[in-house]
Amino acid sequence: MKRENSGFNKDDLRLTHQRQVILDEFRDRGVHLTADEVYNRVRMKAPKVSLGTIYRNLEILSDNGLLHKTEMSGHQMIFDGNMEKHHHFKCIECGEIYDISSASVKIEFDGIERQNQFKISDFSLELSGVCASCNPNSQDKA
Amino acid sequence: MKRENSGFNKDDLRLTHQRQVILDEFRDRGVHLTADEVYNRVRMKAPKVSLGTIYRNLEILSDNGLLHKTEMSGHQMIFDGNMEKHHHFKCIECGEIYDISSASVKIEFDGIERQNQFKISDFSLELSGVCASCNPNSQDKA
DNA sequence: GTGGTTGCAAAGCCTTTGCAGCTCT
DNA sequence: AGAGCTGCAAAGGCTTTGCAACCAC
Repeated sequence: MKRENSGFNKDDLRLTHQRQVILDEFRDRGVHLTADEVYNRVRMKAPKVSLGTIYRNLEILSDNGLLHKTEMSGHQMIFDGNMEKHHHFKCIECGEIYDISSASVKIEFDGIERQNQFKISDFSLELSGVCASCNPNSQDKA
Repeated sequence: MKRENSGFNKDDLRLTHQRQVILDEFRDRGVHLTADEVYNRVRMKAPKVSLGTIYRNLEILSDNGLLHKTEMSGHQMIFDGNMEKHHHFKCIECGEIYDISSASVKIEFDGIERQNQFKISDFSLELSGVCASCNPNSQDKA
């Protein structure tokens, strides 16, 4: 007897009002939020929510595959609702974070495994530069 | 009138005893240390040093190109003395951090720039897996 | 009913900072 | 001499946690 809505189907994981509101904020997959940003947004719909609850839930929800948690250098932890493997690009002008699908990055490190006898099982990539909106040479996107 | 030793040649940057001791800890380029690890090591040679001084100097020394500062996910800041562009590999078994020269990684993201009209100016890569010492299938390195 | 969850507040961890005295040049 | 640096201690930013009341199932 499991629930269907929003992928909430873990045993012993309750769909509380606070969690529903939190998940709602990540419905748009392009959104990247810090814990305190989530807190401020959730407070509009659930004024009595506490920061502790936000932190606990962001943790629990990412542990259960409903949110994605990342550390970006020089930042607080950020969360997003894009559950596909992806990387992040951060615009050094506006600070906006964009998702980069894993598929669009070609990376080779066979040499490293052979040379060092490492067994590489994962990697994370953080890109930075100027986004289209901030790039004066860009034709579109005001 | 500039000094030659250890690359200490910035104007208005003094080679204090504390800084010498700190830099000594990074003479071995393979070493990666957190601020408190540096603190504990430096205290052996300069018992009265304070953590604040360690933090201040690690910051100053990396600003001046004498040390390299990196953030690794799930970690405190780490520092190393390898000033060539490099990435890090972290062993998920023993926690050891290894340098990966930038040259040994082939990465392509032209597609990303074209598709999104991003101008990528930098990137950092963090690898993880099992190192030779922890890999039972590895022939050498006990 | 009851075990997971919440709000509150305190604590924790890492890092930064203000300040008066000290030191390198 | 004087700008830069140090030790000390306090504070700051982000995150975690203990606890009693509460709520979803």
